[in-house]
Amino acid sequence: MLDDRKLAVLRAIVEDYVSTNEPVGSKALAERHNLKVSPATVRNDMAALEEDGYITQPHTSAGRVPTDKGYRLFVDRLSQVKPLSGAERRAIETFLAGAVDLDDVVTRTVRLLAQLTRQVAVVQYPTLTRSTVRHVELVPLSERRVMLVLITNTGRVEQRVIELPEVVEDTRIAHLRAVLNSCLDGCGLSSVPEQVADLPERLPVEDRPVVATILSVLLETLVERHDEKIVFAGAANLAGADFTTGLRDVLEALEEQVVLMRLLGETSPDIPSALTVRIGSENPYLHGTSIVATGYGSGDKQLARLGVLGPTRMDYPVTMGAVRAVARYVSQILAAS
Amino acid sequence: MLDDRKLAVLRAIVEDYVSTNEPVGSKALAERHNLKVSPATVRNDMAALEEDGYITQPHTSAGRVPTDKGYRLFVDRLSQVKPLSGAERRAIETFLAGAVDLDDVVTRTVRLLAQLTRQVAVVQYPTLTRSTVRHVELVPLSERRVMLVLITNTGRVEQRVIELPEVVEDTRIAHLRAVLNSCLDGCGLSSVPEQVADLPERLPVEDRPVVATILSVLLETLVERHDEKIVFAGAANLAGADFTTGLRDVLEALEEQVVLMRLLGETSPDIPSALTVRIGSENPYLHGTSIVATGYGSGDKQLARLGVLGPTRMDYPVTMGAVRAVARYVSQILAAS
DNA sequence: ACTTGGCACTCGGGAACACAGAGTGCTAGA
DNA sequence: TCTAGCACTCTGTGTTCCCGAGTGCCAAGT
Repeated sequence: MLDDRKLAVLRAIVEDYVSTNEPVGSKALAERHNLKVSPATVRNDMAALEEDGYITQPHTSAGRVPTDKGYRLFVDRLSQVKPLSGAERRAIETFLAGAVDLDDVVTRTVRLLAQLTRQVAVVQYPTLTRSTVRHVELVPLSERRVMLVLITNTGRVEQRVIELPEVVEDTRIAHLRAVLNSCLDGCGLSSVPEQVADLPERLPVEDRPVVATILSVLLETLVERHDEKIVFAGAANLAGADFTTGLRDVLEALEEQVVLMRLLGETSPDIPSALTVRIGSENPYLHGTSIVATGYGSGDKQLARLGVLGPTRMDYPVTMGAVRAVARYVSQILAAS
Repeated sequence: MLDDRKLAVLRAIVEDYVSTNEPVGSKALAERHNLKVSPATVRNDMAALEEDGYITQPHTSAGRVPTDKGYRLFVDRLSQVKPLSGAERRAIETFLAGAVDLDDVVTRTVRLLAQLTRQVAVVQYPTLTRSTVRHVELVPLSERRVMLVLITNTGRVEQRVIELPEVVEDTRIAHLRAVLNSCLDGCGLSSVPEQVADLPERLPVEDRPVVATILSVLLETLVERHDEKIVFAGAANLAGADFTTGLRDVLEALEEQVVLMRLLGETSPDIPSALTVRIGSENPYLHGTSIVATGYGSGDKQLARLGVLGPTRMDYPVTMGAVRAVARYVSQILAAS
């Protein structure tokens, strides 16, 4: 059904269409890629490919354009991820190495990825739930207010101001801090609730209201940040491209954390570092766009996801190469810090 | 030269053009606004206004369109800021009141402003330099690493990981923390450098290298964040509007912190809470767009700026009302926390 | 059984053209 | 000083026409 030459034709169509953004005809195809066959033969193959739904023509007597199914086949079987050039790799490395804190790492990563791919880059902040507590700090602000600061092993810092139910002097605060730390230090964020469950009972009665207040804020912080923060960059790259779905819709999706989250998708449980590619209508939330994403994180734990979003007509090999490389480098950086 | 009726005509032209986005002709003008005069008279006035450069026609025999100069006159003399409706005020208040920390305040503010004005909203994070130190925290991470956390009275938290030149046990860290706090608590960020200048000399010799390292990071943090973080929202609102300068340029400017900073401009020293309006070419960095901005901050201190960016053809009274109102509310919130 | 050249057909998009309508400037009169 | 009328000038739209790229199919060639 699909012999080698038909696949070669499909590959050529995808490559040409991606680079020219114009429907590609049989003649130009036979010329540019030296297929050693005549345009007529190519036409026959094209008819077969169209029959099978891999390509389509915008209107009668125009060239062919890949369908989503065609891109899918191209990505799965006809292309291989294109590695970055040495210069690019070095640029990534030095650029990311300059980051001073987690915020900075994420910001730099997203910009880098946008610039590298000339698409919209999307990066999810490392999930709290998979990281562990490195330190809990209680800072007295006034008689009845303290600030809770939670520091994780990924360098993330969360803070909340807490109104206490009663006046608490600093020494008691210091004591509570010590208790909290001995209880939570190094424990995974997801196990924090069980760790602190019986904490009030182990403390003197008079401390319990205060502890209860603090704990409720602490737990709230964990839950709240469970659905994670996501940032994007490179929206300017949308200006040139034309989407089947309106530009407005894309921009709106980018500003909706929830939608973005869905777009990035779940890490595949078996191979978390695998590249996920969603093409056009495969993507349920934003038609006419494609997404290349992957998980990243320090060591073997995948902490979050990053990727790029662009028109269906994108250079998949290059984009996939860039996403994979950036994910690796940022994982390194996170592991080191 | 410019009698009352001519001004009324200009006002009518601006209002009509803003609402219809089409060049406005003499006939429609005389009808819609009851000017009590005939179209012919209006035409004479229009000729005069065009002579003076307040309006222009895209081509012969089309209606008139306000020039930047025309908008300027309109904003300065022909319009008054339109206050928000009661429902809108309440919505703002409840929406902002739900914020849990500074990040959240800023995020909510920028979204709110974007939604309210249907333009791109821009909010600068409150400046560190004008705020004061509320607490300095040193958190031991490992033998030779500590995390420096700086908490300001605006609720902002800055953190940095510090590599120490030698192994330092926790009690020494605790002591240093106490020293730093007694030295810096409540002092303005801009006066931190002088406050800590003689600190090493006042400490035992063996502590000096460690202190020097910590202080250098601390000072670096202050300088680095001096040029402030800026966020925006509502880019989707650009999709409809058409700019004389390309959409791409606008999006690029939005992602460039530095440009954005310049766009928001400086707070006028005398009346920091005054609204700044830059119209079209008055804006040196991004032609064809207008900016309505103002300072905000707790109490009488202006901490930062916020505003919106939109096409020159925008509804200035409404936009100005929204910007002013949001600035007031967010100032209140900051003062309270 | 494929491949190739030839040929008629289709359809999109650009150029040429006409035309209606909105808007103007000007002049003469109230 | 305002108004009414009138001739003029454009843009935008709809129509028509034609070119050319590209196709599908058929018959001949290997």
